[in-house]
Amino acid sequence: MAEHAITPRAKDFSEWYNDVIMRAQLADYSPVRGCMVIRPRGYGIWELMQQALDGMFKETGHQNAYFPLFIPQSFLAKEADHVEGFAPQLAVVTHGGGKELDEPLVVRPTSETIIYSMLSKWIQSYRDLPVLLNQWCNIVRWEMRTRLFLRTTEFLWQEGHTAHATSDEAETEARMILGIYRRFAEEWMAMPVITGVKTDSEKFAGAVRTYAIEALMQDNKALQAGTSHFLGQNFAKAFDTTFQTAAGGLDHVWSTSWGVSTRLIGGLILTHSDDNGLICPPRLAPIQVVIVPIWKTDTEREAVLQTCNGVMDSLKAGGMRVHLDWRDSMKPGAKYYEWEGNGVPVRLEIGPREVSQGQAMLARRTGGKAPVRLSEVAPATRAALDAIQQDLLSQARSRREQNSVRNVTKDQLVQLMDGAGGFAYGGFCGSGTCENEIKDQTKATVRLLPDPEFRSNPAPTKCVWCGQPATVEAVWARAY
RNA sequence: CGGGGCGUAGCGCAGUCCGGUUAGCGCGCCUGGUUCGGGACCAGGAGGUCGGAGGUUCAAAUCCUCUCGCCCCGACCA
Repeated sequence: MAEHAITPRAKDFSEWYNDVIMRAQLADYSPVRGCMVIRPRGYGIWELMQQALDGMFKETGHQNAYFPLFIPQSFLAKEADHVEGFAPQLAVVTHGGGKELDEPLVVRPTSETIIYSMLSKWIQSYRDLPVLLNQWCNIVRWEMRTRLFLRTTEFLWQEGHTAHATSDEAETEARMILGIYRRFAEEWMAMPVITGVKTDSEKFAGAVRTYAIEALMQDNKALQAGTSHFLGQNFAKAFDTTFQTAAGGLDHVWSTSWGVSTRLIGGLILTHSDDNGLICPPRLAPIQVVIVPIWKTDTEREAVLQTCNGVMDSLKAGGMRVHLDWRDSMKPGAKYYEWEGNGVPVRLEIGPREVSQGQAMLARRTGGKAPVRLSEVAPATRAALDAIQQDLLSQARSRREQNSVRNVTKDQLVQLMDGAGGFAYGGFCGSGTCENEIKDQTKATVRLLPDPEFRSNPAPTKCVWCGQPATVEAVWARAY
C-alpha cells in the first residue's frame, strides 16, 4: 500500500485536503475531468450517512422512489427561473443509438421537472396528498472548477420531493426537513451548523424560499451542507400539477424539495481532520475500532490471537464495527500510522503484556492512550467512542464560536474576510446593492439570514454596509 | 477562459537550462533470511511507449512547433 504524504494545513490548506483524501483512500480522480471515483473507504462513510438519513426520512413518512436520469430538454424550460439557473450547468445528450435524437435529453441536474410531470398524472384529489417522496441518485452539474467531494461534475445525493394541499403544510415540511438535516449534521457528523433562510440571490432556481444549514470549516470558510426549499406552486403551475379540493375547487399543489449530497463527506473531512490524516466521527466510521495484535513468538501469537478474537467478538456483540489487523508483514507501529491516516477513531493494542495483565491498550484518534480491563472492553470502548463523538462536536462548536463575530462594522467585515475569515453577523438592509457590493469587495456572501436561535441579542439596528436601518440580521462568510 | 505549477516505474521525485553509453534515486511491490511494544534490516529481483504527435540532429527525457491532461489561485457555481 503506497502511502500518501500529507501537506500540513498551515502550509497549504487545499493540498492538505486533497492529501487527507488520498491518504485515507476515500476517493481518486477519474479519467473524466471534474468527476471522481469514490473508493470503498469513502463510500462506506456515504453508506452510513444514507442509512441514518434514510431512517429519518422513513420515520417522517417519506418513501423512496426512482426517476430517470434523462429528462427531456423541454421540461427544464417550463419553469423560467429554473431553466435560467441551470442552463449553464447542463450536460445534454444529443445522440442515442447512433442517431441524432428528435429532442435532446438533459442529464438531470435535479429532478423537479420530471417528478412534477409524473405527479400531474398521479394526483387527482386532496385525498392523494400529501405525496412524500425521496430518491437516492446521482446528478450532473457541469462545473468550471471542481474539488473532490465538495464540487464535482457528477455527485451522489438524495432529493426529497413533496406535494401538499396547502402552503402552510409545505412550509412546515421544508422546515421539518431542515431540522432533520441539522440533527444529522450535529448528532452524526459532529458538525455544528447554523440554520436560516437564503437571500433571493442565493436561493434555489425555482424556489420561493430556500432554507439551509451552514457549517464553518477549519479554514474559516463556510460550507452549505444542505438545503430545503419551499417551492410554493411554481413547479405545480409549470407542470399543471393540480388537485380537487375538499370544497370541489381545483388548486395547484404546494411543494418542497430538499437535498444533501456527498459534499457532506467533504464537510466531515474539513471539520475534523488533522495533519495526520482523516478523523472520522465514530457514528460514521466504517471501522470504529481496529485491533492491532502484537507478538513475537508462536506461543505469544496463539495467546494474543485468542484474546483478540475474544475482544472482537464482544465488541461486535456490543454493536461496534471492528477490524482485526492480523497482517504479519507490518510492524505494529506502521499499522498505527496507517489506521490513524484512515481516521479510525479507536485502536486497541493487544500484546503479551496486555494478555498477561488482562487488559488492552486503548488509543484514541483524537489523542490519549490508556489501558482498559478486558472484562470491560466492550463498554469501555463504547464509552470512548461516545466520548470522541461528543468531543468532536464540542470542539467544532467552540472553534466556530471563536471564529464568529457579532455585530460587525463595515471595517471589521472587510478586515475579517481579508484575514482570518469566519462567520460575521451583522445588520442588513436587505438590498441587492449592498449584498453585491459586499460580495465584490470582500468575496463574502450572505450565508444565511439566521433563525431566531442563532440571532444576536440585542439585534443589530443598522445595515453593516450602508448604515440604513436593518431589516434583518445576516451572516456573512467566504464560502466553498 | 486568465494567472501560476506540473506530466519520467504503483507513489513521490532527480535528470531538462548546457543533447552524448544499457534513464536514475527514495518509498512501495516480489523472493529468502533475520526482526517485531510507534513507520525494521540485509541480500537478491520484477517493474519505463520519459503525457501524445510532428520536427531539428549522427544522436532527443533534454532543443523547436503543435497538442492532450492534471493540480492550485481567480472568474463561475443549489
